[in-house]
Amino acid sequence: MQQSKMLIPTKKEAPSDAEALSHKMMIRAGYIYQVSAGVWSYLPMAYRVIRKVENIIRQEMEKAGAVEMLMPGLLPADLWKESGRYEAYGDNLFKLKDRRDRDFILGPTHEETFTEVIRDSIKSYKKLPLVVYQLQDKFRDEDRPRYGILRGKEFEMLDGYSFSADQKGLDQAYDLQAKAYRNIFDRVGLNYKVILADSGTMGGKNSQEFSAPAEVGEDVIAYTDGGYAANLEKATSKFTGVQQTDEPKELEKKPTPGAHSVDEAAESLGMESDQIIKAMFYMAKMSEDESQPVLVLMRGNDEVNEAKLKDELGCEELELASEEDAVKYLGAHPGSLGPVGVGEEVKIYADNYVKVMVNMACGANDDGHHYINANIDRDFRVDQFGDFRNVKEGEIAPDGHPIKFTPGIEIGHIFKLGTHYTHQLGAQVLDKNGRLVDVIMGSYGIGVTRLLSAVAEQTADENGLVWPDSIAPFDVHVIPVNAKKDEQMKMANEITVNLEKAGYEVLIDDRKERAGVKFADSDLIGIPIRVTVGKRASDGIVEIKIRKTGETVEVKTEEVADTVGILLKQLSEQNTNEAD
RNA sequence: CGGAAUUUAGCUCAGCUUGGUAGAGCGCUGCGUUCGGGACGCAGAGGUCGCAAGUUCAAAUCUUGUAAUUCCGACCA
Repeated sequence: MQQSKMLIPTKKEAPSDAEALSHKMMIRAGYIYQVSAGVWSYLPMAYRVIRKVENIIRQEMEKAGAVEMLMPGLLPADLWKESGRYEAYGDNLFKLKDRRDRDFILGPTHEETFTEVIRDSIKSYKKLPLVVYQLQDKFRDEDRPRYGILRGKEFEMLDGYSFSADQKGLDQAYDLQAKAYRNIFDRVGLNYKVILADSGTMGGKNSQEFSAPAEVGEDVIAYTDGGYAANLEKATSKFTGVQQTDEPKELEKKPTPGAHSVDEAAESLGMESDQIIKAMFYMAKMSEDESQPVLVLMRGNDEVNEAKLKDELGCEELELASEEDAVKYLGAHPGSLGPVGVGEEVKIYADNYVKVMVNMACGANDDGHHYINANIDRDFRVDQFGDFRNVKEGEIAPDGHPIKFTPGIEIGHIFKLGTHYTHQLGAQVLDKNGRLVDVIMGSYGIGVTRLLSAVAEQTADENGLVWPDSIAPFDVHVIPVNAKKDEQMKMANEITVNLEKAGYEVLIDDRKERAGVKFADSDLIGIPIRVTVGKRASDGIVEIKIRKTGETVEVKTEEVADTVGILLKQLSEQNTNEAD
């Protein structure tokens, strides 16, 4: 491919508002072009990378026994109203109307759409299990698109769905998908972790998340050298609390004027923050019109983990109560809230670490006052103890190793959905015994365009992008240093033809640019191998440079194809090793 | 949904405080020199200053509204 015929609008400067390395470099390298906030055009180079990724996905899906199909992005709202997600999905759902005023949506995910097909097409367990998938653009009206194509309003996704008549079928499909996902991420050259995850609004209990450690990651991964890895929302550590044995002292109310945070209260009372109880007041939405006030007690220096709390409560939504609600139920503003004297209408949940404490300090439900020497049962009741806190770095994970934190980009997620959607939409089959059973569903997704961001984020350097050979837009970049010299152009063309004959994809920079411009652009666009045809062309010698390492070798022209083959193989093996 | 900032040439930005009719660098076109790490000289093209209304003899500049974009927070595949 001749570079003069490509559209690769490279830039010297990145937009001032670009933050992430991948964002800056993909723009500077002429890969992506912004159309609107969170909406991007994929220029020829980016699209080649996307197609490479898609091919890897298709191969691995086929190995896993999944079959590709394509659903529309434009969906009638009816099904979503039926499943309840037309409302539940919230503002991220793009809603629109057709000319007859019928409600439509732009699909943000396709559980309903696939379930409907299965419901109407499959009536017997004999046709199951079935695993289908698609590569398609999804639409989510993200309030805050970020970091180039990392979080967009329209993005390409691999979404797959398994349908089984029994749990065993689901387990098998899930395991096959998990294996396929590992293969895909290995092959695209990504450093990633498989982590325990919270399933969010998707429903279903069992899920694994695939996350790529990167500075701009929006999630926190808690992991260990022993192999444990979990989303912060799910991470647990060994309980190391020790029952305090001090004699209970008399409950005493102290003024703590102006103290709103735990630290301020600690200072005001002259005690350590870990002897203070932090009381967070939440409203848990249990159903459409029923909200349960919940007071959560934590050790002062711990943070509430809302996902864990939400699981325990089994509520639909959980949010911090408003100041008005705090005053209404507890009689004070946040900062002075506590469990003493709280009525039965407010549920009191407490973290396990609170259970072992005696003589605690806590808000007195009287603005500007705290109690000291509060004790469980004697001074206040706790309805439920549990693990409701975020783990911290250095704590011991379930595998016995100390926990470390890293930000991560979520690149894939697989769920054992169960019968949530099939039950709602009536997708049932006859089982062996002739009984109607709900089909059991699994849901699997990879953000394809986000994958590009994640890889770029992990591999780019200060000179530009550095694509792993498996998904690079081209294998080799051939650069005649001076396109006006016939000798160099002729040799470069010959090398290009030979490499293409040998099965490589080659981009030849046939532009009449100066050497510096060509080299800078070459570094920016990040093709793994560069062949420079320059001064020593007349001796039949060219230079081969590896983009990733900067290493160069000089070889005779007739050895170029062989050398490129060896180098690409080495790079590919390095990637495989690093991905492990 | 709260809070903040930005919007002037294809890109990165100056000009605005103190109103007088548009600037730089890069990029682009032509000519010449140069030719292995974003060269240099000369000559050019290119902007109803986000949009709308207002104040004024006069608005990029002041006022009001509005939109887009970005950041912080909230929310969340």
